[in-house]
Amino acid sequence: MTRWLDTQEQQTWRAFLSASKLVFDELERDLQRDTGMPHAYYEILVRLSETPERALRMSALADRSQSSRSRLSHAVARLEEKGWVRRESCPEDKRGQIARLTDEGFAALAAAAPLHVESVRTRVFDPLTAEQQDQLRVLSQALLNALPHPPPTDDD
Amino acid sequence: MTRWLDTQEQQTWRAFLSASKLVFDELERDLQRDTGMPHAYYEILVRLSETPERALRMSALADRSQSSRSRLSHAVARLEEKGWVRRESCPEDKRGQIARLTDEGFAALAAAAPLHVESVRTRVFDPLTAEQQDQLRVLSQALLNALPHPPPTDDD
DNA sequence: GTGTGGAAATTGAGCGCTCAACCACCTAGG
DNA sequence: CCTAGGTGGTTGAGCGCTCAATTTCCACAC
Repeated sequence: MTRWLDTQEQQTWRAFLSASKLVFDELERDLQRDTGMPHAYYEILVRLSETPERALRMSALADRSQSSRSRLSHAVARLEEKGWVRRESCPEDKRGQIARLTDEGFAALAAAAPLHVESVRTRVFDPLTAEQQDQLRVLSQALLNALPHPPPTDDD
Repeated sequence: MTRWLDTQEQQTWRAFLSASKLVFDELERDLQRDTGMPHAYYEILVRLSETPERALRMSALADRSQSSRSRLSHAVARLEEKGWVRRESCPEDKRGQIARLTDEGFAALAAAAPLHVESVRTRVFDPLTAEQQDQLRVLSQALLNALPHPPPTDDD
């Protein structure tokens, strides 16, 4: 009863799997080399920097950075050691914690961003035609919508 | 001088990033739940099963499963503990090691495959039109060809 | 032979992630 | 009140991966 993949589908799946894996590996390596920061941490700094106060409740930050709460806790602990994020207790909910981007954190992000964007351009956009870029966007959104809990779409 | 992403490009990049990450996370979770095996291990078993002798030199296996040698060493060590793979010394090169899929390993793979394929279908193919599937294949191959060392394309 | 440079594979430390357990606190029902 | 269940967040163990050695062996030069 298994709906096996035919030859064409196998090629599609394999190509997608390899391309994604290798592209993200490259980006991760670039970022690690240039900034000593894994992409997940970069993501966190980006999310914080996008808010007016450069601060977010842990749970909100977890949602926006597509991270589990556990992962975020560990990550923010590391980022705090580096001095890039500070934890503050939340006034209206004593269980809550607020993660705030420090000036050093913002500076680290500002230094990392151009290098990372250049990587993304080289690995993802330059190899694709304008039409393929459109296709990639539409198709990715279709994949997102099919997930159990389709997340809201936004930007980097 | 940074070639920043415009709004459209940011949406594309974000969608691709999220979709890939979330889809692969789902697949990983499905596989882990159904078989107790991470996808990287599944990949190794698949590669071995595809050869006539169900055996490969470590380096060849590393190439085909897009793994570093170090990662493969660790992984095969684990798979050997599970009794799914056996290491043999290589007759014509005393440095070499041959990884051979055991009958238990083949059985584990045979049990895992239908579940995994169903996951892939649900998460990747079902949400896409036939046209989008074609686009995904072509576009993924374009990304692969743009990588430093474009790997040969094949199937799952 | 005897080195010498490189390839095959392994190892161990360090790190990030997952999963399950846990603590602190909020909130609704009685 | 107060207590039962749920939410916010953290913690620790276990695991897989990376990176930089390290070891063993091949292959080629002299």
